[in-house]
Amino acid sequence: MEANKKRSDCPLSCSLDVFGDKWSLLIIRDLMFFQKSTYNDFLKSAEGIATNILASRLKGLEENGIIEKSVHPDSKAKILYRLTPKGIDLLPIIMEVYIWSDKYYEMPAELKATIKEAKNDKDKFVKLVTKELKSKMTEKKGNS
Amino acid sequence: MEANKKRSDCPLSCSLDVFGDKWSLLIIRDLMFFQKSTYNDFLKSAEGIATNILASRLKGLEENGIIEKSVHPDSKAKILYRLTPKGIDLLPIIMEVYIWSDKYYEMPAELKATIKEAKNDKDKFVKLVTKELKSKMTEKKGNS
DNA sequence: TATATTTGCTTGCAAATTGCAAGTGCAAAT
DNA sequence: ATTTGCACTTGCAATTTGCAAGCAAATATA
Repeated sequence: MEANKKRSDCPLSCSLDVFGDKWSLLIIRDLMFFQKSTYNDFLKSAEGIATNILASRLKGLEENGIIEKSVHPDSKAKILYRLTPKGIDLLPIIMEVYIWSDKYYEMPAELKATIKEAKNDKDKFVKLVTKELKSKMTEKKGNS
Repeated sequence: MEANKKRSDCPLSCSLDVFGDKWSLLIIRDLMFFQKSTYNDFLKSAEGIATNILASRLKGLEENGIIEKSVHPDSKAKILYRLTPKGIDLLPIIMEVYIWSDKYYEMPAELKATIKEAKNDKDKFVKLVTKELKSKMTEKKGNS
């Protein structure tokens, strides 16, 4: 749980030091596509992340500027996690993973239309979703 | 070291079960961009992968159809690893990681031109590199 | 032809990380 | 006043990682 000494100067290697594990991108996925934004939201995801691992990943993602905490509009007991611009910019990567996956594995029915849309015009899809995410970002401000 | 039970039906989660770790994509990077193709080539990479981890990752990538072994033209003692079409199709993902990285971190000078080329016309870049990789694929055939 | 070296691993073991269950402290609802 | 919800932390066992050494087959060298 300390500062990350990077393994090499390779940008890919450095990026994997940030999100190269089995859980980080799933948290980001939940923030991007499934309107999840609290600790318990992430805990409830289908993959079943352990609570200590979730805490450690959230900490890492925050330290790396991918997500940030803010006060929840509903209650002081809740913490609202959200993507930073740097986190939102991971969208093209995640989109390409979905597209790759669509080519080689089976796709849940509910996702087919979205993937098709993304494949059809990647740039358009990225711009649209980015815009939505950025607008959500500025809805309410407040750092914890 | 057994069959992978997937954590959920999510394509992203399934993809991370295949290459969601700190090492797999680095091996793929070496195959894609740095003309590395043998066990010792991968061992020598800057990040310093441990030999047992390398063996385990190569096995996993092969089981998942990302890479395949073939006989090395130079010697029977050598094994030539190479990307399958499924592995080559990971290029857009890796490219987007590089592009993201370029935006938020520092880029080694030798990579700047390539990234610029990729950013300038992603489709063109993917098609060009894919073509190169596929042509290299069919140079010599031979399963081990 | 005998010996040394290269190549692609495997094995053993300590250290780190993960996963599971239970607990804690504060806020809010009853 | 008490219970419930939320965001974690803690303890511990199981798994994975990292390091060093070893090993068999193929090749290079003397």
